[in-house]
Amino acid sequence: METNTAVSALSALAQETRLQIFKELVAAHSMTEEEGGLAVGELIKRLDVAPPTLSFHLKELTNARLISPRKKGRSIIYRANLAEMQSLVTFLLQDCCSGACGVTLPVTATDS
Amino acid sequence: METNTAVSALSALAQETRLQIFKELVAAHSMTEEEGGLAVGELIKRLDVAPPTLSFHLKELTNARLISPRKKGRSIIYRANLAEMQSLVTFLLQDCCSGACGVTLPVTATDS
DNA sequence: ACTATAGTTTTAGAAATATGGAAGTATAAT
DNA sequence: ATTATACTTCCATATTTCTAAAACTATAGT
Repeated sequence: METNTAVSALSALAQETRLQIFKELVAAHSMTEEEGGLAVGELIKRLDVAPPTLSFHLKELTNARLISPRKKGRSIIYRANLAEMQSLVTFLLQDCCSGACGVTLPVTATDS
Repeated sequence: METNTAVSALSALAQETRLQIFKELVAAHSMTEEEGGLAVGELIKRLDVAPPTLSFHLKELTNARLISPRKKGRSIIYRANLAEMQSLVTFLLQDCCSGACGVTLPVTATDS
């Protein structure tokens, strides 16, 4: 992962509401592409933010490739992109820990 | 690590110059407390930023506990706090990866 | 004591982010 | 066709973050 990509991912996660969104989506994650994730309406209920605000944050996370949307009826279901998170963690371990963080490096990503 | 602490750490790293600073400090790291790290002047040379700007970013990283200063003559030497980085990575793996990122969890930190 | 060096703090302006009302788009239900 | 639902985009405002010149502090050298 390039430094610029890392900065984008870190920026996306460096905000209370967005980190909460991401955590919710990770909790609701399914390895199967077509399952799991949460609709915007469900996130609004859980996080207590105005629709335009949530929409703004969802866009930020989407731009950072940390989540992705899929349409289902008139809902839009967002799903966590764990592969991107894994890339970020790998970057942090390789570039920002110099092997001194006592963590075993990840295997190659298999899930999008 | 609490969510708020994670947001602080992520915010500190979510900026080009600060991420560079941190990377330099990690590269110059020594496990021995009194060794390693870089003086502000050295960072200025490497990163090409105005002194007040660098000072500002160093303060941000310090507030997030990701680095810490020690005085040496009239220089101030900053050192990476790898334990905090490890905590952040652990948080990301536990709370934001739901065990699906194929990474072995870290052992307990030993270095400050 | 004076001067230079190394860095910080203050301060002010510029730029980027965050928030939410109002209006718009698309699908579903009647 | 009309209405309701689910969400987004547009817009204006508020807040936060970034940058660097100017002024300050502390240590070192002469």
